[in-house]
Amino acid sequence: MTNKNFFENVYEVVKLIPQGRVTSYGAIANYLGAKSASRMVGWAMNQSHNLPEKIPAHRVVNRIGLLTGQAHFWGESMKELLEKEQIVIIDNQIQNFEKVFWDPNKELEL
DNA sequence: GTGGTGACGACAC
DNA sequence: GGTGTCGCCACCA
Repeated sequence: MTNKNFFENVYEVVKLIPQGRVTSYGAIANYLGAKSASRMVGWAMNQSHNLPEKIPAHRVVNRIGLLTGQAHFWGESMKELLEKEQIVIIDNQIQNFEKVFWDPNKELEL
């Protein structure tokens, strides 16, 4: 998993996020062994739409479950995409964030 | 090659 | 408890 760049790993983890779940930049960064590199995760998401692969970037939010990248999102709205996955969002804030939170450290193990 | 920046997070003050 | 600052790694000018 960590054979590739930090960058590549981000995409792999994001692609593994199950539908109806979300995770945080920090959780992904932490899973990759660089808990402070959460910036890179978000930055990777920025480039994700440029990739041939489909990256469910809308399932990645910041630590508090806030859709910070919504304005940055191309085309669709993160909110709508997440709502289609039965995730409730109020004022860019994911409700029941603890319930829908998907921690790669727990789900995938390291 | 250097510096600045970025969809964040944690700590210090 | 709110604000400020640094760190982290990769990319662009």
